[in-house]
Amino acid sequence: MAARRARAGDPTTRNALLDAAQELMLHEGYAAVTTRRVTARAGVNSALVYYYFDTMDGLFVALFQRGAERSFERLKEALTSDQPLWGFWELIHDRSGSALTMEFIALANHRKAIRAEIAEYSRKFRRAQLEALSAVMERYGLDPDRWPPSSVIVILSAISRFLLIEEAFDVDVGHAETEAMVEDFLRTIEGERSRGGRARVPRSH
Amino acid sequence: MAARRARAGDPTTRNALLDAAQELMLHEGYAAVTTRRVTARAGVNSALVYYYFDTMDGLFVALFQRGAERSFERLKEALTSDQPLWGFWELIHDRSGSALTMEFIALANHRKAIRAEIAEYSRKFRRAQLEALSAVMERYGLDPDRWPPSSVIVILSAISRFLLIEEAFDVDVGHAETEAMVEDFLRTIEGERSRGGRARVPRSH
DNA sequence: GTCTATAGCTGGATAGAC
DNA sequence: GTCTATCCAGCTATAGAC
Repeated sequence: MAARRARAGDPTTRNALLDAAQELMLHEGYAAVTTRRVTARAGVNSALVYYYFDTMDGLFVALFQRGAERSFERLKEALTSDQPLWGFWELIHDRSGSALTMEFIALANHRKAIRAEIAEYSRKFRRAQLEALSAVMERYGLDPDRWPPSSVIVILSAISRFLLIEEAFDVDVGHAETEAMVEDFLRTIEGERSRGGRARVPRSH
Repeated sequence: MAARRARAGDPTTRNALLDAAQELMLHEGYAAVTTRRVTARAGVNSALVYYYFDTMDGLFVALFQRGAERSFERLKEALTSDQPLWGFWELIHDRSGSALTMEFIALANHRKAIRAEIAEYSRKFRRAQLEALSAVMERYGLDPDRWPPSSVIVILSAISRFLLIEEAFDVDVGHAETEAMVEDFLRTIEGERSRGGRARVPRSH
């Protein structure tokens, strides 16, 4: 990892740049995140990106890290709630949170710095998930030979992400049935979802 | 859909351009697929991209369609083989085939023409899968309330793609257990995989 | 910290000769 | 069909004034 300036600078401007980059990435894709467009949206001079982040890569990495830290907090909350499995499922199946993630995955295809960052955080997340949910599933008396916790985590994550990706293409054959299967599974081992679970945001068409 | 020239031209040159674009996309990501680099690799003049495909979008769409048609042939083969479920799983879990697909999905984030093309083909594929595998599962006596064919298809597809994406980031926690679960499932309803199934290409590290 | 100005590059696309 | 030559836009990044 090369030395990075990590300039303190004015946190207001720095955050404005990150916010602008995030909005652009979310609504127009990472390709829209250019020096000029980010700074225009943030209302500051275009040279400031390089003052705060050294390079565009630096901006992307900082943005990813900021999001990852926030997500990690939410993960810990979900995993220590009354219904950790339901909490986990709702967290990963949240549209607004995963759209950015998917954009970063696409970006990682041709940005090595991003790739390394995502890999590192993915392992950290998976470790936390595995640790917490293994204990939970043991407590529920789930047979670990039939349902290895790591597989449960992988399969839930896989289903969630796949459905969200397909939705983005307006493909939804089999989605309702699959979500129903997942929810049946969760109900069977963790009971009915109690109130207080975050409501899913309905899809706008 | 705007009128496209769809020029006949010299199929040799046309194919050389598509081959060059595919190689670049696979090995360096779609961002490497530029007029100049494609034509340099194909060994032809840079203006020829526009003669054959009108725009870069046209080149991408043509490349996607060529691949989709080939994939569709392989899908039909798999679905009409002795072990359609095993065939289906091995087809979607094939590394070489899915790498390009994932690159196209990333590309679709900011190329509308590609997005439309992928959506159309996805539905066509899903329809064919659903039709063939519904019949197969009914023949196997699988309870459609417990295992809706559309869900089985979605879940297998989801797992496959998720594992391949994570592998690209060198994350593989829980992968072996999950693949084992899938294969157990396939064995239970379709029996041991018979010889003649295409061998998985081992991963190079 | 924030600005102006600009260097240096790479890309998509076209006109027109052969 | 294939080429040369070229236009123009947009990008990253830097130097240096304020």
